[in-house]
Order: sequence, then C-alpha cells, then structure tokens
Amino acid sequence: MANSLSGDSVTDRLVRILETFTPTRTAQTTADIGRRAGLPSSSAHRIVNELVDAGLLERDDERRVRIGMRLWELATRSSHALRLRQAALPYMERVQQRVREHTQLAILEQDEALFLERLSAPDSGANITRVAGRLPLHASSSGLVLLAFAPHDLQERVLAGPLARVTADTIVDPAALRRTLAEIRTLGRVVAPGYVDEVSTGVAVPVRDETGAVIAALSAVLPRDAETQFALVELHRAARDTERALGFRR
Amino acid sequence: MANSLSGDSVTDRLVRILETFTPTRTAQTTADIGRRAGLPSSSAHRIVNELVDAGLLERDDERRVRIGMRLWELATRSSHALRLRQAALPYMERVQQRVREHTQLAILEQDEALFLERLSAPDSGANITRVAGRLPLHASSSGLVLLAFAPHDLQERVLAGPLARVTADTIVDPAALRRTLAEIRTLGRVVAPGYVDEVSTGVAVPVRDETGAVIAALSAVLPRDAETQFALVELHRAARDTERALGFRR
DNA sequence: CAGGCGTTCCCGCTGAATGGGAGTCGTGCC
DNA sequence: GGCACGACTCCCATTCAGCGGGAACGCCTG
Repeated sequence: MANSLSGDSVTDRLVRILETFTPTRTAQTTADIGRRAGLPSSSAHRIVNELVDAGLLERDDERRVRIGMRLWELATRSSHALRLRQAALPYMERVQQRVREHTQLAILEQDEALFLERLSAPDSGANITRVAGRLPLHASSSGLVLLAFAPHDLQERVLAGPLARVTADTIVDPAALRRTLAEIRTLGRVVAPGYVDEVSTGVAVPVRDETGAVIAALSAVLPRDAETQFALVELHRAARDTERALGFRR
Repeated sequence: MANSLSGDSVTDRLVRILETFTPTRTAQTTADIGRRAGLPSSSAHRIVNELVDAGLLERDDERRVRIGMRLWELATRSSHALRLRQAALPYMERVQQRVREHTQLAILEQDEALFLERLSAPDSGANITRVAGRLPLHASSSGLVLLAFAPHDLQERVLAGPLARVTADTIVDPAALRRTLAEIRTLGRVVAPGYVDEVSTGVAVPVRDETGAVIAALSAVLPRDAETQFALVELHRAARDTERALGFRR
C-alpha cells in the first residue's frame, strides 16, 4: 500500500479485519478491530467504513460492527460446500429423526475437520461442535474418518506433528493412531468414545465421490455408553443417499 | 485507486468481484470475472490471485475460480443471522418431521425476503426457494408476513412500487395487498395459494423479539390443495419455541 | 497452422491510500 | 463540575502500491 508501514496488500488487510471476528466475538467497536488487526486507528476506521458501505459489515444499534448479511449471502450462495450440504441435509434429517442425537457433516479444510452442518433435537445431549467450527483431525470421529482417507502426506504430517490431548481418551500415540486409521479404512466407520468430550461417543462414516475419494464425513454424537450400531447403520444409509443425490453412481 | 480509470475503491472492486458469483454461476474463469466486474484483464487477474492467496476465493482442478471455504466460514461464524438460524433449526426440524413438507426461515433484507434456511424431506414437493435465495416481499408467504409487520415507509414503498406478477395468483393490486397485510396483522399468519408457484400454497407466521417486533418468518410450502391448519399450528408452536430459545420472554 | 482465448509478466506513471495528528463528542470516575 | 479516557471523524502532505496497456506464452479448436 502507498505509505503502508506494515507492507501488506489491501486484500490482506481486509482478511485481517474479517478475521478479528470469531465465533465468540461477533460484534466489536471499530477501534477494537483496528487494534486486533494491527492497523492504525484512522486506517481502521476508514477501511471499516468502506466495508460497511459495501455491505460486507454492518453496524448495530450501539454502533458496534458485525459481519454483514451480504457477506453471508455471497458466501453461502456460491460455496461449493453448499451443494454437499444441501444434498446431505434431507438425509441428515432422517438420521436425526431416528437416532435423535446430534448429527453433523464435516469436510477436510486446512488440516482440520470443518463442520458444515449440525442438526440437534431440542433434547439432544452436550456437543461442543458448532456450524463453521473446527476440530482437530485426530481428536474427533469426523476428523478421523477424513484423516484415514486423506492423502498420504497429510496423514504423515499429522502423525509426525504434536497430537493435542483434548480429553484423557484422545489418541495421542502416533502408533495407536496409525492402527486406528487402518481400522477405519478396513471397516469404513469409526467409533470414538470420549475423544472430544468425556461424556460422549462420536461415530462417523465417510461420504465418497464417484472415484471413491472421501469428500466428507457424516457423524453422530451419542451418550458415552450408548449402543452405536443403529446410528452407524443410519449414517451409512444417509451417506449412500447423499452420494446418490450428488449424482455419484458407483 | 492509484490510476484507476473507474474511480472506485479497492473495496468496491472486491465486492464487484464477489458479486459476479451467483447461485447459478458458482465457478468462472478469471477473465470472465474481469469482464463481468468491468475490470481490465490484467487487473482482474492480479486481484483474483490476491483473493485466492487470501483464501477468500479458491481454484478448482480446471483453474476455474470459486468462492472459498474461508469466506463461508467467516460469514457463517459471525453472522448475526446465525443465532436466529441455530435457535430455530431444532424447531424447524420438528415442523418438518410432522408436516413433511418444505420448512423455511426468512428475514427481511433490503426490501426482499432472504431465506436463511430450508429443510426438505427427500419426498417433498417442488420449491423454488433456496438457502440464501431471495423472493419479493409481496409474492411469497414469508415476504408477506415480513412486510405486514415492517416499518410503514417500507410498506408504502412496496405498495407504491411496481408489484411484479410471479404467477397468475400473485397479488399485484395495491389495494388488495393492503387488505391482505391488514389481515395478516390481525390473524398473525398468512395463507398464500399459488403466489410463487401455481402448484403450491405457502403458509407463514411471524417470529418476534421481546419488544414484539417481527424479526423473521417461519413458513411451509404445501401442495396447492392441502389442508393448512395443521401446518400453521406447528409453525406457530415453532415460532414460540424459537422466541423462547432466543431468550425472549413476553 | 492460424487465430482466439486465458493467463502471466513487465514496467513507467500517478493519484489514491496512508497514517500522524488535531479536534469532537460522549461517558464514567473522582 | 471537571478531568480523563476512549471512540470516532476530519484533515492533509507524503509516497509507493496499485494500475493497466502491452507483449509474450501456452493451449485449445477449426
């Protein structure tokens, strides 16, 4: 930028500003945004005002800034993930109806499991995932499925890197993780008791495209001691129906 | 911009680029984007590459450009609409389960009804709405509810402006529309047979905040000749439960 | 093999973006 | 009441990042 001390492009700045918003910090003052994005106050105000004019950001009653509906609309409309989500949603609903526990859809995104959708009955149990939230690949049932069928270099990178311990039951031993991944490839499903949350068991199955590549994971979060077979059967059926709805025939 | 012939700001350009993506055009070449956004080829390529680097856009296998997951994630995470959507989703699922037809959630956005969510059973009938899609206020059941409780100036603007005829049954007479809106305010619901689509009847109810202001509409799309009472009862119940889930007590 | 198209690279020009600073408004504390 | 602080707006001289025309490359297709 002309005169920019930070040496970043306009795009970088916009992204930095957008990234000051997090799932728990959805409204902030312009000055806050500037501080968090590392921008001088006057620059922050100028850019935020531009973004508000463009509709990407919005001001609420107290003049605090939020992400604008326009941005949500643009993103949701056109995202390639939307097609997957819309294809899967009816079948996720069926799973949700029968299993009556949290039902979720995740994809692989930058070495983490990104949750595209979550359905919950009013009376479902605890669940820390949220839509557009992320969980580590090795510490969630969805993540394990995605990892098991991911490219080799990614698998090795995760196996080599530090494996964060989320609960006492999270797999943190690379050898054990390697065995688990092999088992997932063989059985086509995973049961993950207490990996994310002590009181829950995650179960997940892969969704594949026509070449057999895994493009997503469908999962359910059951009470820790629940029977898993029924949920797995329903998830498998939903995965197959989703694949068919996407036009994949194998 | 330095040297810009079009006299627009960087932000404007970014928005123009993002807006070249539509629900039906989700992947395009960079040159296409440039043409549609009215940018010189070299500028378009430069900016698109920046956006790709920043993760707001993505390239697919054929080097075509798509909206990036990063953008979806940022938008979904932080949108104020997310709270409403997540609060309503469990109750929408219940409606969907019992009524077994399309169930949708819409808000008022720039003089149109913007659909935040749609649930459909695998066997539901036709429905032209889509998530993040829009419909005119006067020509959809959700829109009519939103319009009936909207600020007066908006109502008058819509009543004054041209009322597009979507089907033969769409209300295009201002006086008739005024009567319909009054009836919606009295009854707290609307039945819209064939306004959007000849073969369907939309039914919708308002969702209110604690001040009584209408913040959204819950609706269902039934076959044209279906009985509407049951769906309306379920929608009303879902609306009340959503309000309670949002912490509104009235 | 020529022509069209998407894309990348190059480069001199220049005016838009930059950010420091001063000023305004509102709020909360002493 | 007065003082301090923070959010925000306005102003303006400086300057370099963005700009876009054009050339060149590679890949189709007819």
